[in-house]
Amino acid sequence: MIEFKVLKRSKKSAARLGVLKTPHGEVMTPAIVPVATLAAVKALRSDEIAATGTQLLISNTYHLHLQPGEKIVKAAGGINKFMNWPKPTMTDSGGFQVFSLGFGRDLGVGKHSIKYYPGKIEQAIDKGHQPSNVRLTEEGVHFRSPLTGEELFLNPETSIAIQEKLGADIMFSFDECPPPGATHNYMKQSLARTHRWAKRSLAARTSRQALYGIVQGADFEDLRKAGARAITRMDGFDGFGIGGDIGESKEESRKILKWVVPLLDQKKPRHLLGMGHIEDIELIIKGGVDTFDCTVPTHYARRGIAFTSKGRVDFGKEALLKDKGPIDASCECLICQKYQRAYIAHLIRANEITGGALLTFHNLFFFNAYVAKMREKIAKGIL
RNA sequence: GCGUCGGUGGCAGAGCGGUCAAAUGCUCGAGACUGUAAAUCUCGCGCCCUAUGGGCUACGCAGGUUCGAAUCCUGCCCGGCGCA
Repeated sequence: MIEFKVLKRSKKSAARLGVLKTPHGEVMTPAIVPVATLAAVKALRSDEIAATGTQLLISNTYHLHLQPGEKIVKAAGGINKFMNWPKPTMTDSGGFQVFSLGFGRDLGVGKHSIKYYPGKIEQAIDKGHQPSNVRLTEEGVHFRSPLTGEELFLNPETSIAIQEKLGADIMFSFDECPPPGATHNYMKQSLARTHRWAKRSLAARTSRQALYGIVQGADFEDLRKAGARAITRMDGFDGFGIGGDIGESKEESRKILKWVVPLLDQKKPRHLLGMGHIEDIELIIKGGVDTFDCTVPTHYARRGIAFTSKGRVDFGKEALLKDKGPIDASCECLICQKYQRAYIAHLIRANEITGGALLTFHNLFFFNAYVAKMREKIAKGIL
């Protein structure tokens, strides 16, 4: 079980300072949650992850079920022991894969944008089309593994059963993450189903692990509010996930949080699913979010992108080969103390995995430090 | 020296009379990425323009054959291999 304590509420925004107590230790919130999909923050050892200031990780039900299978993880002593990560963990339910392996994959779009295919998703959905590799029914979701073609069925009951075997401190209810651009009509039905699945997720729980219910509703005010009320009313959830399409613009994201956050049980923690670009973090925290996960720092690092106090730096660029300075002069991470940009640029350009590892470390440190500053600001009453 | 095989865009390497500014891979350049199918994907990569079209220069060098040559012929230069 978890325990959440709000230490301070901002008077200037919905931001709050808190402590999330879990069986594996405490998390100072707001906190960023790096993504360890396959029980690994790609390129880093667990002691390195901790050294970046990371307090909490999120792994994935779908991926760990396919590989190596939850039984293996359980036999290894649960996800913490399995990956030698002594700190708190979450597992996502697989609901996101309904989107990412479904419409997302079909149309090549991300959750936040449909700009490349305007209208296509609406049309597909209105015609009742199913994405080509995912079939949704009331009972659950049939997936086809993009790697092996293997079929997989996930529903609230199986997702919770898998998550209980994985043994993270916090689980998420199985939801449908609908595609961006979904029509109101589609969303309304999807939302109702996600709520039925939320109840089934609650009923399926047999462990003492915490379980968060996920609020959907896309960018429709009535649906977001209905979602927030419905999940709050279910009483039994230990916290909330805010998921799905969180708006194409910062302004919309802000609006969505404003609709949802006030309607949630204020004593429980709120987690924003899949959003956390460095420039989003302030609005996320001001919007009242306690924890949020995002693949950006780790994902971009392996693409050669470093986040710095002066913006993004692309280490694939030839010019950096002559730069003897650190990634970020104002960063206190180990990499910035010891390594030249020139070397990291060389590693990235030469496709050496060490380059991705160094940037992953720096990016995570940078994001964590940024969020730590936000906590300070809340404590001082200036955020 | 003789014989033989070969010299193609930044590299490797297809093409072997027209549909070739030249396959493919790599490199290089630009872009994308927010609950990770992701050390990935997309686009560009001779020069110029009044640019979903047109012009120019190109396949070692110089000639030639042909309506037409990266593709055939001759000579030269360069490289690999074999024999002296």
